[in-house]
Amino acid sequence: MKKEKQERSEACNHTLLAIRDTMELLSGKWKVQIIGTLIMTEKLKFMDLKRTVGGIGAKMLSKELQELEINQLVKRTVCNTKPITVEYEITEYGKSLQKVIYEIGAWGVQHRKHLFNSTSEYVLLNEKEDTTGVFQTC
Amino acid sequence: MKKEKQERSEACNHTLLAIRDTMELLSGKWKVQIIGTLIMTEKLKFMDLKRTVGGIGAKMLSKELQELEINQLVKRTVCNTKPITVEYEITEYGKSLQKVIYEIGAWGVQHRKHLFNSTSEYVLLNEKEDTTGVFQTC
DNA sequence: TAAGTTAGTTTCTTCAAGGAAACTAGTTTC
DNA sequence: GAAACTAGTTTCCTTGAAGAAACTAACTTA
Repeated sequence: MKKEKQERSEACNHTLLAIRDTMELLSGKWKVQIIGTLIMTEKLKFMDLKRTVGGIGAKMLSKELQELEINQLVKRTVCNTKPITVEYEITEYGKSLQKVIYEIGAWGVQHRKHLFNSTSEYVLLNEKEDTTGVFQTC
Repeated sequence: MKKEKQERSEACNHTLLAIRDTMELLSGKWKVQIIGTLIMTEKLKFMDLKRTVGGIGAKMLSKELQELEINQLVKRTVCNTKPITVEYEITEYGKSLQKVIYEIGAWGVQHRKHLFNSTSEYVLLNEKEDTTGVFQTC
């Protein structure tokens, strides 16, 4: 009776590991927002990206972008302009995260609705009202 | 020319906020794994859940479950058994995260393949080999 | 009666995530 | 020539996430 419990499905364990992998990559305050922004916009300069994400500091943004670049999710291009600019864009591989990020955004949108419909008092969301539009191109 | 940049789509900002909300709820080492486990199994006792998730300590599990319960994603039921047991299960609302978690798991599975196909050396995954099965019931 | 089960809580500790502000360095505009 | 833009880096600091181990408390089995 003890053995049975331990053997609970291999596929299950594998899925748990896969979830662990993904969350290791995406966890934290900023990565998903950055990737989401880049998927929505394609090509942003450092400062524009900083402004679009909103609230993130230069150090953080720089650090997160380096990690995303190492993981082949984001491509960095230095432009030969007057004051030097750097463009960031999502890679083809990075686009494979589109569905994940879409679902995350969609759930967030419905979650707001859920909270405002039910007797919500205990949970705080990140300022600003309700929306319907999910994941349109900017 | 400066104004234009600021006005980059309202819908875009809303989506970013929605992403922020969701990630605030799901970020961290354990929550997605816990929810994923409960979606796959329906009803687990505290210790079984601890064993299934694997690696999590009692304190963490207890704390995370409380947060998930407060957010109406998980239901806690105390059973009137000999040594008292407590059952945890996903709520109907919690099931609304199924797609999100599925995509996270699916991406993780393909990400392993991606790394083992490409010249991977720099990234470490959480032990154990590749899989195909994603999100089967246990 | 000692050890093992159940479900946690408590304490103590460490490491990393993240933020603020100052700074580099080159160009451009007022 | 001062101020403001570009893209960062560096330093210094705080807080929180997470883990380890011990503990409660009631019941069970050898």
